[in-house]
Amino acid sequence: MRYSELLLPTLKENPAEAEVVSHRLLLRAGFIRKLTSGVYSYLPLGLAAIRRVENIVREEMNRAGAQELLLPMVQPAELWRESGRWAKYGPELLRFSDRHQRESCLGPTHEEVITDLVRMNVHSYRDLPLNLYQVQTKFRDEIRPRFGLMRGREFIMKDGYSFDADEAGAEITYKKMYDAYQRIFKRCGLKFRAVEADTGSIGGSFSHEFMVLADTGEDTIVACRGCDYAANLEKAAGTEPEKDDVALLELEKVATPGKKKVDDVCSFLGITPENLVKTMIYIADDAPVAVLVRGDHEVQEVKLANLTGAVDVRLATDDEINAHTGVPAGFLGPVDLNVPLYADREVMAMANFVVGGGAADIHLKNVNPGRDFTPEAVADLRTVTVADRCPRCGAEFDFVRGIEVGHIFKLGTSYSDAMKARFLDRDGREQVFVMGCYGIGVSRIVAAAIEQNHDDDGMIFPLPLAPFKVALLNLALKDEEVTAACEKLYDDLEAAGIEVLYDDRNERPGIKFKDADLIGLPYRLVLGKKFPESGGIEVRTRRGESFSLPYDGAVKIIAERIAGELAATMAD
RNA sequence: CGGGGCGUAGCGCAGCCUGGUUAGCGCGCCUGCCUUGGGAGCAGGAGGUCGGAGGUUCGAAUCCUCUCGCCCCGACCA
Repeated sequence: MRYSELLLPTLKENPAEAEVVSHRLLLRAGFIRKLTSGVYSYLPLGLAAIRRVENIVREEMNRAGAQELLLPMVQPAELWRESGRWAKYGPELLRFSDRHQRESCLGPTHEEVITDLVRMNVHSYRDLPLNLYQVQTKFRDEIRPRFGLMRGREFIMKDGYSFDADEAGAEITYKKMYDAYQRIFKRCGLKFRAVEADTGSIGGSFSHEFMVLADTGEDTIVACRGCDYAANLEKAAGTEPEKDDVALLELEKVATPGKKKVDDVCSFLGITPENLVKTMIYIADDAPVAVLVRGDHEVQEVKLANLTGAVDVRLATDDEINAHTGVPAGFLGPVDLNVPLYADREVMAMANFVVGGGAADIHLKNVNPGRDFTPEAVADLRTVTVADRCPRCGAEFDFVRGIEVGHIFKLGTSYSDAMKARFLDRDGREQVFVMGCYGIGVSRIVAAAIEQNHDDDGMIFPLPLAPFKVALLNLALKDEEVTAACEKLYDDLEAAGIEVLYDDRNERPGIKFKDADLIGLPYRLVLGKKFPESGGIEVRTRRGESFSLPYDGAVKIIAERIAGELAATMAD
C-alpha cells in the first residue's frame, strides 16, 4: 500500500480523551476514531490489525474442528425469556422494540441463538460433537466504557459454542479448545498466561481465562513460581491451613472502649492481626450473612457468592449491621450471633484468638471454633496474599497484571435444559446437549498487544499482528534513481507476499520517521540520498536492531527473516 | 446509578471569575517560495450556530435555569 493513497490520519498530539497507552496510540496512529461513547470506527490500519487476529483465530478454530457461521445481531426477546436471561441480564442488554412492538435486543452473546439453531436442526447423537463459532460485532451497554478498544460497548468477538452428547465428550472438546487457545495466543506473538477462573454469571462448572500480561492490565493474576498453576484473584487459593495443637485457654471478656478497627484493637490488646478474627456482615441477595476471616485477610466476595449461591454480594452498611445483628459495627463476633455464619477455613485452624464481643466496647479473648461457636459452613473465602503458597507444589506466588482476552467455559446443560435442546442417543432416548462456550476478544487483543508492546515513540507490533510487515521509506522522492529503486523494491516485496507500507509522501524525513515509529511496523527499510552511492538499504527493526542489506537480494533476506519469525510462533 | 471534571476551528488549549464592538493561540489543513536523514522556515489563506434550549441584560462564549454529550473514579465483562 502506498502511504499517499491511504487514509492514515496520524496525530502529533495526544487526544485529551485517551488515558491508557493503547487508546492513545490507536487514536494517534490513525487506527480508530470514536463515533460515540464506547463505539469506534476502524480505519484501514486498525481493521488490518483486527484481520490479522481474526485470521489466526479462524485458522486455529478450524484446525481444532470448529466450523464458522454467522449469527444475527438482533435477537428476539422470547429466546431470552426461554433461557431466563431476559430478566437476569440487566441493563447491559440493549433492548428495543421494532415497529410491531416486538421486543428485541442487540446480542451481547449468542448462547440463546445458537442453542435455538442447534435444537431445530440437530436431532441425533450421530451429528455430535458439534463445535460452531463466529467472529462478530457484539454490543454490551457497559456501565462505563473506557480505555478505547479495551472496554468498548461495541466490540469484535470470536464466540464459539460446542455441543456434546455427554460430559466425557464435553471434557474432550474443552481440552481441544484450551489447546487451540494456547496456539492462538502464541501465534499472536503475545506473552500470555492461561489461568483458572471463576465461572461467574454465565454459569457452568469449569473455566479458564487467557490473560495477556501487561502492567496496565485490569486483572490480577496469581501465578506459581514453581509449577504452571495460575488463577485469577477471585479464584486463587493457597494451601490448606494446618491446625496447631495448642491448649485451649479459657474464654475471656475484655473491655475495648471505642476500639473498632483491627489495628486499634490489636495495639490496645498487644496482639497482632494474625491473632484476631474479624466478623464481616455481607448482604447476599438481600439476606445478611456473617463471614469470619483472620484480621489481616480480606473476604473474596466472589468466593462468598459461590458459597451462598447469591447473585449479588456486598458489604453491609453500618446501619444494616446494627439492624440485623443488634451489634454496633466494630464489635461483631461469632459467639451468639443471630445471622448465618460462614468461616474462612483459615479461621478453623486458629486457636485462642480475639473476636468482637457482640456488644459495644467489648471483645472476647481466647475464642476457639467448635467450642465457642460453630459456623454453618467452612470454606476458602478469602483473597490470597503474598504469604500464601501454591496448593499444587507449595512454591511462592507471583502477582502479575493481565488483560483478559479469552475465556473458555464448560457450560454443562444449563442452556440446553432451559431451552429444551435435545437429541436422541444411541438407545433412542432423549438427552440434552452438554455445552461449552469459548470467547476471544478480537478487538481487545489489538489493544492488549499495544498495551504490552510499545515505547515512547509508539506501537511495537508483534510481527503476526502488524497491519504491514514492512515500512519502506523513500527519503529522496525527487531523486529519480532512489525513487525507481523504491518502486521496484515495493513491487518485489509485494510480489514476495510481504505486506508493505510504502511511504511515498512528499514529506520531510523527520515526519516519515516519526510516523513509522508511531505505527510500529516490525521492519523499516530506508532509501535516501545516500543510496545511489552506497547501494545499500538501511534496515531497522522496531525493536531497535539495525543493519544494512545490499539492494540485490534484500527482498529474499527480509522474506526469510519474516518467514522464520512467523514459523517460530507456530512451533509447539 | 453515585462522586469529580470538561464541552470554544480537524486536534490540543486560552478567554469565562470581573458581560462590551472583529473570539484568540499552537498544531494540522490549503497556496506560494524555500527546505529535505528525526514532527523545518517565511509569506498568504480557509475553517467557529463558543454543545443545545430558555432566561437575565441596552449588550452573553462569559451570569442564571434546564438539557444533551463526553471524560475520569467506584459495582459488569471478551
